[in-house]
Amino acid sequence: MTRSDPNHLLMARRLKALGHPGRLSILRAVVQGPVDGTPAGEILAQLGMPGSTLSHHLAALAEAGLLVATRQGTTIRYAACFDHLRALTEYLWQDCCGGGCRNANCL
Amino acid sequence: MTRSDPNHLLMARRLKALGHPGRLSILRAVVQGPVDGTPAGEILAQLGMPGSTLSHHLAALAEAGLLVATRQGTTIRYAACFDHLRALTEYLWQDCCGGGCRNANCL
DNA sequence: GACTTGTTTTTATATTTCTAGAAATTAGAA
DNA sequence: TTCTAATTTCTAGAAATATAAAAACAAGTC
Repeated sequence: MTRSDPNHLLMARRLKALGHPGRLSILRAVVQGPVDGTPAGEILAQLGMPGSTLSHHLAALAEAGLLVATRQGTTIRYAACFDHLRALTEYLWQDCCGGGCRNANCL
Repeated sequence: MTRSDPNHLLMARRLKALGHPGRLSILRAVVQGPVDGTPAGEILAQLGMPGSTLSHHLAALAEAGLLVATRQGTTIRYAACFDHLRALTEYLWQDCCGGGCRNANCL
């Protein structure tokens, strides 16, 4: 409820992770890929950014709980955490229209 | 579609604006306030951050198109742009589950 | 005009983030 | 073991962000 509510902080952290064009593109690529995850190399090929940069962004998304990594030999697959993504959009929706949506503007 | 799609950039910019605990709190306060906007001073009283800091965050949210300011004498009211907020959550939802949601994970 | 209140702009500093080259790691294959 | 491929970590410089005190501004009131 307040500014230091743990869940509030968590959601802000996740929104921040998504608040970058490159990371948002990464998320989209992963979401559109196979359910069991997309290899980092494939994301690399799709988006064409330097490998180290991609790796940092992947780590940021994973640390925020939006992606999860699993190793398969030398390749590492990144899969979307749909439950967290859904929780995030719902939180945002509640914060922005739900609960407080008592006007004609909203929808 | 690509990493430089204008809409994609816009959405990333808005997510970034929300990716800060203070600004997320500000948005919530405004959304829960009157439809015609909440005076900056009232947000200030609710959140208790320095005025200059609040002003910067309000400007950031307004520049991102999430809030709109209207002056009434000496007080300035900030109101939520519900249409933009809705568009943002929808975009996120599409990006994360919509279109690509062909698995059991997603809901 | 002088004063007061509400808010922003200016300014400065500290911190974080972004980016990407280079080196290191991991794991499998020859 | 050596080699190769996939990916990350190290490193560092540039750029952006966060914070807040102080000054400035806007618009009423006396």
